[in-house]
Amino acid sequence: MPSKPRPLPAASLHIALALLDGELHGYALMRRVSELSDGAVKMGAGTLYGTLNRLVDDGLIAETTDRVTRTDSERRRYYELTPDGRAIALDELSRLQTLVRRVSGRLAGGATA
Amino acid sequence: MPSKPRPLPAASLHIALALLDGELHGYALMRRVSELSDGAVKMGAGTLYGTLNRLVDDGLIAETTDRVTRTDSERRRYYELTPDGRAIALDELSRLQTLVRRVSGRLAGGATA
DNA sequence: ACTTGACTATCGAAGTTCGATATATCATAC
DNA sequence: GTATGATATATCGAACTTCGATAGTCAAGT
Repeated sequence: MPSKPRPLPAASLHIALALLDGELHGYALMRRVSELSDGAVKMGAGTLYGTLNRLVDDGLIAETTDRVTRTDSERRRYYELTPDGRAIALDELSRLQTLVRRVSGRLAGGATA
Repeated sequence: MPSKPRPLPAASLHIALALLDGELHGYALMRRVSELSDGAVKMGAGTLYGTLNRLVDDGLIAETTDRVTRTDSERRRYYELTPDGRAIALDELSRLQTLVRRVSGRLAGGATA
């Protein structure tokens, strides 16, 4: 498993955040990422599947194998965060939280670092 | 002034957010971006100056010309958001706010969309 | 039958980021 | 006085990421 750049590139970040909620298959991921930003972020298929493979290689996500619970189409491939991936996703989330808080703080107050 | 991709690429986004607070010169920008994320985001010189030029070309930022107020070194080049740039930066900020709120909401609650 | 949307996948082009390199000024310490 | 390290801008090529088109399968609706 190759390098894990941090901060994650945009697509990886969005996928990781979307998966914090639970496993999803590629296409659903694409939709949820879009949903989470009210349609502002639109990930194309190329980005989606390419990024998914990269994240698997890097050990941040893994394809789930518990087909048992599923009444689904066979085609779908579900992914979930690995423990590593989850830790990184949470890290990124708090980084974004801090960033947003600080920037909007400066806008409103003027002082608050 | 060429295309304005939205969502902004990472470097552009960070620069735009950092400038919401007021004008800054390149090097200071580099430091502030780093500060805002407690050192997690480190923009290299190549990214910084390249992105700065792109943002000027795209009309999101402009070099300030009011040298009057400055007691500064001549070398520094200050940049500020244009009205367009400001609008976009604020948009991106609220997009991030929404994203963070939704993702952490799901983590805590379970229901809240 | 046919069309539409769900779904995964790949490829090349376009765009972005990185890291090294270059250059020059300034402050501090030795 | 001169070495050192931070400030400051700038560029280049390589590496990486994203985009958009293309392709193909399957299920459901009409």
